[in-house]
Amino acid sequence: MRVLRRPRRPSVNLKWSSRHVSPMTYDPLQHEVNIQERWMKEKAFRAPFAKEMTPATPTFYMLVMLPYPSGRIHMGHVRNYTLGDVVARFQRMRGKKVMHTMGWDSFGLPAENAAIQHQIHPAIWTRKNIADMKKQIQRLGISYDWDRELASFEPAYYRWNQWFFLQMWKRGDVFRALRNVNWCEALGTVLANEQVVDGKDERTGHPVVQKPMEQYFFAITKYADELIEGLESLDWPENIKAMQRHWIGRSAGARLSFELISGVRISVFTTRIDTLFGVSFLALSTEHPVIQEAAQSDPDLASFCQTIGKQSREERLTSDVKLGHRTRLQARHPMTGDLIPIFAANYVLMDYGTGAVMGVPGHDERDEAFALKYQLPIVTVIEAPTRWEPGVLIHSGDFSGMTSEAASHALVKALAQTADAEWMLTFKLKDWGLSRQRYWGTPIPTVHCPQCGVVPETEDRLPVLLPEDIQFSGRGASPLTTSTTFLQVACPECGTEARRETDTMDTFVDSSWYWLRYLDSKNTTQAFHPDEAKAWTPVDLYIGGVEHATMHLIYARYFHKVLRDLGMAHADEPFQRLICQGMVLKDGFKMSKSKGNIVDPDDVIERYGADALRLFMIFASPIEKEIDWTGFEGIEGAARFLKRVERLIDPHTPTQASLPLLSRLSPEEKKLLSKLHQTLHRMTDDLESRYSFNTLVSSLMELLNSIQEHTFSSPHADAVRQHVWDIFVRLLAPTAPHLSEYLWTRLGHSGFVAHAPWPSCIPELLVTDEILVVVQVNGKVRARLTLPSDSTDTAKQEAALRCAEVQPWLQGKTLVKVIVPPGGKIVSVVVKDA
RNA sequence: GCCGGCGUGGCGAAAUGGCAGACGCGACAGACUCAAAAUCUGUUUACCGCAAGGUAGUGGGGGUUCAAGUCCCUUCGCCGGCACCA
Repeated sequence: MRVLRRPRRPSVNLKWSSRHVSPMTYDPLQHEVNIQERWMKEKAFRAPFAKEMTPATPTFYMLVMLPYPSGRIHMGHVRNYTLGDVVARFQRMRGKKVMHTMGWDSFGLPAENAAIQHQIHPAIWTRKNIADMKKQIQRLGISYDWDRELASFEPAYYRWNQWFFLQMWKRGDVFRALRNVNWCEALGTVLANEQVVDGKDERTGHPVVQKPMEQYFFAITKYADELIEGLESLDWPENIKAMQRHWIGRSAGARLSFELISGVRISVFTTRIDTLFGVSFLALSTEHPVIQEAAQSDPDLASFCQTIGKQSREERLTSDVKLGHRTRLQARHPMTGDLIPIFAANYVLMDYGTGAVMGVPGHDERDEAFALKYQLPIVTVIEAPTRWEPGVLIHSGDFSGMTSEAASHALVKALAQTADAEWMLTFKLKDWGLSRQRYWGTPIPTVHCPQCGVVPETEDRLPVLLPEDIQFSGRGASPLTTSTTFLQVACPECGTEARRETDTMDTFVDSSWYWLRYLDSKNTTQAFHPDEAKAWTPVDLYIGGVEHATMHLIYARYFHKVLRDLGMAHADEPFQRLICQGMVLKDGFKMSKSKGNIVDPDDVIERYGADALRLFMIFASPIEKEIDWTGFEGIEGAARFLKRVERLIDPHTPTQASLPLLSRLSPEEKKLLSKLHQTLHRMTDDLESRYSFNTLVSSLMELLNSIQEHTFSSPHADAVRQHVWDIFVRLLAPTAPHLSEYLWTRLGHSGFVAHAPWPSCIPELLVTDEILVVVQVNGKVRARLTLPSDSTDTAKQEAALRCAEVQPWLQGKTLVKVIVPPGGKIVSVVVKDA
């Protein structure tokens, strides 16, 4: 079906007093392209720089998550960018300076895979994809300031990643440490988590093992506490905050140490120090230094550690079999002095807490399972409704009879000297492993000097550029090691011949500050000018996919705090308000190439135009819910609505005549104008504070229905009609901007509707002459009365009790009370049997 | 297992404690048409009733309130996140 292409003139059957019938001229496809060109040419959406504004200039920063340039946009992008655009256009019409722009998260694996498969350079592949996607996005008519566009793979961008790295190095926020990577022996290469399926390389099927490697880290855990606390002040969906809290995983407890017979102390972390008298073993991670050392002289233990070490993280996490190995070591209980066996166990993680736990089988399920398996004593030391809760201590020496809470404090105090006991916070959040053994990313700006060790580059030698002479084979060490020009470098400190670092940065670094670069994307001397950050940040509204709830949104918050501490960003948090949109599905499934269920936005635009697609996307479902793309029925409805708008306005001849005094309007006219201004009021609220977009569209549809029902017949009908359409078109403009521009001109205005002021509400019109009062008797609606809007509550009560519909329900009953709640739209009558 | 969210017509949904189902899709009927498309008009939660109207109804059960889809308790189902976190 071609809804909007070459439509024929409908048989005119409008209640509308049409004075002329012109052939329909609006062709969305043609018009959309034309108006987009004009917006572009006249830089209609240019955002100003800080120096062009005063501190009093109202601004709005509308940010959407920047896409990875895969080559084609999908419906999720359409939804995301349309939502952002509706807000951006609205805020612009409200008179604010709006920052709204687009960029490309353009480093990462897919480009490198393309290079391996098709022997095409990642830069060429990426540039083409950006060009293709940009064209598609532009067809949607999103009001971006394209002059601020950026791409993270450009040296002009990533040199600042390197610069930040150096600043963080200076501050001690960067460190090197060993961490396991997915190592594929057959390929001789490191693989990303998503490349590993069932412990094998997803492409070749070669086995993958865990192997420790020296890597760079950002010390994000330094900010763990602030990252949790900061969530309080944010206007974010509760579920996202909960996900972040859980991800950061703050846990309050105590640390204490157990002394081995040899004198070595083992530190454990526990949230239940009150169960100390129930300890019957210590369990240590196989990677724990004490275990590693013991394994030197204990071949059985060594082989146990090896078996566990071979397991992938996945295997280790999914098997709930508790494996342990009893060592020859024993520790002394810090209170009782009893000897306690020490186990190496697979369920204890080296990277959480201290890598060692005290086993209390009486009050911990895991410890219990372990104790049953290895026949260890199970002692009850707490009396409580269930064994897993705090309660009152028993069998605990001097501490018996104390509550768990009191005992915990007492124990920490008592053991402070003898067992190093202290309160301690532990986090699940790990330091941010930065290194990727990849080509297509920001080179880490360090060199390995035989004299000085690992040395940071100097700022004046930035950027460290990615070399071009690279072999992409998919095997062997990082591609950067194959460059002849890249590796050799003079040590920045001593000048001796050194070797460049060949690891590149995680692409999350790129997306951790891009919204600041947008503000000053052409700056060649700074990442961005602090004045710009001051003028525009924090971001007023950030919209993106829920899949970024933890990683990106935690890294970005962390980075922002670091920039704040570097004196570059002034706010504590980068994104004041966040909305996570739901996915766009097809028949209940995520659209994907492999399922062959992709709906291409271009096809839809070809058939219905961008406005219809935009309108449908907004209307179909609340923003945070999933949309199932069931077919084209929904979008045909959207196209039909736009066509109806166009057709209803078409016969109108523009007039300069102003709206007559409200007192001279007919009741019908007043009713229509009330509806108009009520809709305006409601839509403003939807756009400004409720961020309820689907209802925005239904309000407009309702309004159009009212307009269509109205007979414009009074002497000043033209002026009324002009007033109505002038407002209507502006209300439509954020959602269907192309058609609105056409209609705005059609209504006799010059300039873009995108720049027209959002209409102001006439308060007198928000109240109607008559209001509907609902009468309830014992909670059931029994009558609907139309009363003058200035009726007093008493008058309403009287009218309610008197009216014929209500009378029968009062017969033979005793009136208990009558309530008119604030707002006066309801009279609630309570009666009881006489 | 833990945490979070959601359950409303045939479907997408609305309802900021105050008329449940706005708005749209689909379906059905009618007008226009030689016909179709498009457009316009009307009907569309269930049950009872010729009708006026009545009764029930927002996953199930209970509660608070003059009033509950909305708040509280409980239970079932679905979705999402995390998952040996000491």
